[in-house]
Amino acid sequence: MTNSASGALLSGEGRLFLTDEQLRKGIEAMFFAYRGFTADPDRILQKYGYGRAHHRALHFVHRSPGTTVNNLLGILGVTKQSLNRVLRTLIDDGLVESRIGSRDKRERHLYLTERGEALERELSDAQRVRMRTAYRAAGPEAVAGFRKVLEAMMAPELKRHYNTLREAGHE
Amino acid sequence: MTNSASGALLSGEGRLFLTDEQLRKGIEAMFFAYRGFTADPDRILQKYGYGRAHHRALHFVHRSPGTTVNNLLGILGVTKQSLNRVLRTLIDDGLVESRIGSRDKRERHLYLTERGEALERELSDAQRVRMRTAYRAAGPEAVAGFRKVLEAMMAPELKRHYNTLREAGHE
DNA sequence: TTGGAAAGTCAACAAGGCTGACATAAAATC
DNA sequence: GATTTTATGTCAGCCTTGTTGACTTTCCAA
Repeated sequence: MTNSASGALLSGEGRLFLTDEQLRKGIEAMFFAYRGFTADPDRILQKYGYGRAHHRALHFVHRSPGTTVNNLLGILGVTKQSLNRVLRTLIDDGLVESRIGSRDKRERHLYLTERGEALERELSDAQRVRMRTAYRAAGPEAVAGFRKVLEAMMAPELKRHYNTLREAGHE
Repeated sequence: MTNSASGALLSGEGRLFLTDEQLRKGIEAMFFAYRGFTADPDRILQKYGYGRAHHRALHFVHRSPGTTVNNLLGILGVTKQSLNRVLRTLIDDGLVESRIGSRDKRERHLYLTERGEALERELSDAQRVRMRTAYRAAGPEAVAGFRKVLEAMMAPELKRHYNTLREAGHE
């Protein structure tokens, strides 16, 4: 049997033997890492009186400029009432612009204004610094594994959204 | 340069070149994976009228039986008032037992009752199934990398708590 | 012995989820 | 052309889970 760094064992048939303890440790790693993952943006958001929900909206509008409200609902997995509240404050504050669709006038297409882009950049800069530091500390093979496990952990419905977003390396 | 599965490049000096797009993809992977990670427990909790906060309390009391409220506060990173509310319902519902400390009577030592253990098991079983499936799909090297990146992403304060919990493979 | 620190509780508030009901406009269908 | 469906927005009200502030009890140390 092969012994990997995580304590997992690989049998002759290539099947992983995972004890409950190893899995619990992974669960706890997700919990604590997610806290680190959101800590920096949370601090910045507080300065402006926004919350995590505003960050998510800014992130995905930046990522898919011109996206519709309905598409955003699918990505974020919240109700339209919940999203609307967040979007309303961002629009009223001049961070997001909502344009009526030209083809289908029922739709609203969402864009970040210059100020919206600025805040998004401030937030994602902080988050990328943390991510880059972690990636460098862990090394390239670890990064590939990290992504692989996370992708396997996604619900198929959500994975579709994840894959649809612009691929790494295009920008 | 070496090209890894995540698109990251390794220079001659062993330093990672990471584009903003690669980092963004990692950020989004964390977001979508965390949703999958919490989906199953959330569904179960709803049956019993509990929320994610109850799950976290159950998890860490199970993990460290006899822990004090203060220790739990440090792990969970919430205010004592917030934790108290959750703990109160769990105690009133007979899932958690709170014993006054014998040495220091201000302290409360927390234990799961039989019913508490049962719910904790139901929740963690579901979460471990998801985790095990993801691990098996990704393979052992990926699992090691996953853990490595997550650990590098934790805030040092939290990492201390993470490391203090019983190590993998002891049980 | 007294003052401060620590643990826990109560009250009140805010963010951000949720459901349900309803309005409007546009598109699609019959 | 009339009807139905779709996309969006809004109002009202609820729940969970965070927050701060004020207070009690207990312990410990100066």
